[in-house]
Amino acid sequence: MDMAKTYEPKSFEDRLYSEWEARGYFRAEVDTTKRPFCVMMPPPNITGQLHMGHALNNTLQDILVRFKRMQGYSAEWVPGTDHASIATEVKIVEQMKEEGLTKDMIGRDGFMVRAWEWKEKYNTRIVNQLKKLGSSCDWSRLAFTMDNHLSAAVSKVFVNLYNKGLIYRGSRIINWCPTCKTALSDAEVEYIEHDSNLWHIAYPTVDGEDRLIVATTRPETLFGDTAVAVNPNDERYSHLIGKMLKLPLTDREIPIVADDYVECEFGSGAVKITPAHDPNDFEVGLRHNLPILRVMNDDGTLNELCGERYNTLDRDVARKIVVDDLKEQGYLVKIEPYTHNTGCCYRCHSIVEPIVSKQWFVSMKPLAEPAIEAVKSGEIRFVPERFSKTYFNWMENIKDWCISRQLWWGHRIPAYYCDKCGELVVSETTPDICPKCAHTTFSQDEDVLDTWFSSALWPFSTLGYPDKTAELDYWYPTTVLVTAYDIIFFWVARMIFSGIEHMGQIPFGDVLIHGIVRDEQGRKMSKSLGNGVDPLKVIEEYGADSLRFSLASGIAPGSDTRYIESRVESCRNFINKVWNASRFVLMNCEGKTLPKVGTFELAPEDKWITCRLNDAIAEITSNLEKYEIGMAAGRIYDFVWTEFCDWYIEMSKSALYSDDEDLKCRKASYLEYILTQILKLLHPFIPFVTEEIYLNLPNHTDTIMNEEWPSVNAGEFGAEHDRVEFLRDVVRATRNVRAEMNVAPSKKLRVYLVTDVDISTIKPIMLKLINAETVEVVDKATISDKCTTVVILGAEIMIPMGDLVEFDKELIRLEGELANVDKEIKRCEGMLQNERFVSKAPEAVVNAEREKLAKYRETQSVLIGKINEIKAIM
RNA sequence: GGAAGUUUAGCUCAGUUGGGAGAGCGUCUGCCUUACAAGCAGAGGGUCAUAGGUUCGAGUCCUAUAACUUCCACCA
Repeated sequence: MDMAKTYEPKSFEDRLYSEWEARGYFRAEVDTTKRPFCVMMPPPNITGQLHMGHALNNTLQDILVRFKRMQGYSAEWVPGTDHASIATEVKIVEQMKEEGLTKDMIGRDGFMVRAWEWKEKYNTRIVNQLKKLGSSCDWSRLAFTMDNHLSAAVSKVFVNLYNKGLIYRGSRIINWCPTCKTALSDAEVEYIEHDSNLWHIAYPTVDGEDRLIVATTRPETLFGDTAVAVNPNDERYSHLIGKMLKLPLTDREIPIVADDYVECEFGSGAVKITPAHDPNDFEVGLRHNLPILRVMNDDGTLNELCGERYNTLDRDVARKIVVDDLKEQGYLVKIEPYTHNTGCCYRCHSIVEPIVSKQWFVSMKPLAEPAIEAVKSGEIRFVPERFSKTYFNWMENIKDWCISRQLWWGHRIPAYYCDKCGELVVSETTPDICPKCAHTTFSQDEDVLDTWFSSALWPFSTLGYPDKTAELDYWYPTTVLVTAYDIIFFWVARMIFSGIEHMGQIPFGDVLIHGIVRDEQGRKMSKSLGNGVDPLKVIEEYGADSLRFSLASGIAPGSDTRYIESRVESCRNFINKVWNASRFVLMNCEGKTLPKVGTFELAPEDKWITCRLNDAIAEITSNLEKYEIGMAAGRIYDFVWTEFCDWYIEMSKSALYSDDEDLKCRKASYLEYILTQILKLLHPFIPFVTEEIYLNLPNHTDTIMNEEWPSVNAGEFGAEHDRVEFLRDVVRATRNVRAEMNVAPSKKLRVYLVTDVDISTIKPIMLKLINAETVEVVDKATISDKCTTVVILGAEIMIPMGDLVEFDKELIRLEGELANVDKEIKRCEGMLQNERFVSKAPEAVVNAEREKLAKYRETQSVLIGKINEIKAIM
């Protein structure tokens, strides 16, 4: 045996992973003799490195995959990474900035070269991090959203949708990020509260006789105003409807229109209408046929329509100057402090500008309907269920999806414009000839697609779509998707409608939603707070298994968890416990010829641990099936530490340290058997250490990864089980006396038992566990020693006090016990005297209470007798 | 404005169909007992947010309230 005295993960984790990988253990095959199980890894962005959220996500997936693999499924876990169009481009641009470069300076081709270099670097890094974690994914199918065949899937899908009329190009109000200089989808905008003002500005009527005061948060967009709207029922302004106003700071005239959209109570009750720069105003503009004046450039500066004084000013600067000018010219009536939400870019956090722009859109309504139905019908199941509400809420109110991005890194839109007549042709490849003018050269659309357009296809593009592959046939729909709740809209929802639309089938049956990993104080981990914890550093210090176990335990589906270092440490301690228990077992197997389990009679404690093991297997298995991973982890932890280490190993020592060689061999063999089962149960959670130990066990030369998951072997061990439970009660009670009476563990006891239980088979163990000189079953009347007494279910334990204990202390102890018993008796009596409890509660529950009461009364009388006895002596 | 979640030991959290409140960490006591001091044996600590209700019985189910968190919407 060559196991170190303490668990040292660094000495084997990397080595084992390389071996697993080299031997192809992670590779799953299309195998119709096995049941398929398939998980698609949510592809990490190639923007940087993995964080705790990834560690959690991948740990959970790996647990499920390893569990299913051991259950005999052909378990395929497809890994991959996401090109993360905008996020990556932002990073690359930042990096270029440090070198004094801009996108324009190096051009599209030059930029793409850089971007692919970036991809190579970070992709490799991420893959290595996943390996460090122990992820057993099938690297032979590693995918990247911009791989050739995944890109082919994107083009195919785009063309299909276009031909069905579900993709269109048009001028709409979209969210524009002036920093990233691209359009964003609604989902990519986050609303953040900002302190601002409501500026009240007077717009005079053309005749100069009246004025209308408007309230706005965006004075600088005044140049794009094409009307002022009031509520048709607002009597204050009804005489003005239809009149013309002079737009301050300009020489333009704009009409006053009436529209229900305006709320009389808010602000002044009059709204300036800027159709090109506000989604609501855009709608009002359509209703009233107003011109759309775009007064802002793509970089957030005002354009020439604003006049020489304001042209090229940044929107923030322009706001100040406009306000100053309005004030100076007497138009500014009031400044009212006002807090409101402003949309910000989810990548660079600059304020998003609603702008009218020509973009590509996906028509969502027809796609959403079947996607809603799939969840309503239960075909797709969210775990926990409540997230389906989140899903419905979004899907049922969905708007068309803006999918074009003015970026370079991504899938270029497969749309071509005839160089001669400008005719649009949507096609997977460059068209040969213009259908309109027969010209033969085309220019491809400059834009790329929203990054989520390609990840929406992930469950089938990674399995070979658009080709009809055996993999798709076998593994699609996939079994379960494991992801955090923050990308339900971005990703989960879009995979669902994409799968249904393009494959004709849902992409996965179950969606396991987990929370996000927060810091010790419950804050979100973020760059700006600098509170992120690097999983690799944790692995370096505690080992991957410790990190995995700490992430997997104490969690409930859908709820957030905190990363707490002391928790990792306690998991490391647990693994060390497993390590040392294994060392103990191995030590005792050494040099012995172990008889095969099944060929010898089991001792009472063997039968007992077998019962406990069976319970544990049943619970762990069913919890894993239900995705209750935290509960499964807690159960195995408890079984290993409490039942196996604290009790079974301790009980086994009397046999192991006896002189009976056969007995010793049998015990070693059974210990080894139980340990093996334990290692299998632990393996999905802590794969490295279980493998390392497993390979050290006698007769195990092959990986534990592909061993069969333990199953429940029902045994009829009732009587032996009870006997061991009795033993435990005696031991506990005796230890209690020692602790309370301050009797050193090294001091041997003599113990008398008054009981009907046959203790012959458990007596040697009992002696060992309570460190007793003798344990005798006696007739109470024959004892002449002055004893301290403990009453447990089924026995009185009497320990001669001699000079071990002091009488006054013993009296206090006994009185304390009596008080407890009295309390219990009261509780029982209360219940049993309640006639409705007796008549309505299940019989078993009532009987149990009756039995307890009888025992407590017995205990009570023993204690009273004892107390009197001691009082008499004192 | 709409929705969801949380509220259990000093801290972080479990508690799956309603039947005597749990774990880890921390605290206190005693132990280097030949697998493990990353350990062993114990102890202490909770009107399960509040108020009602259903029930023989509620941390668990229902209603209301409060505090906190998150998501969605975005009235300028």
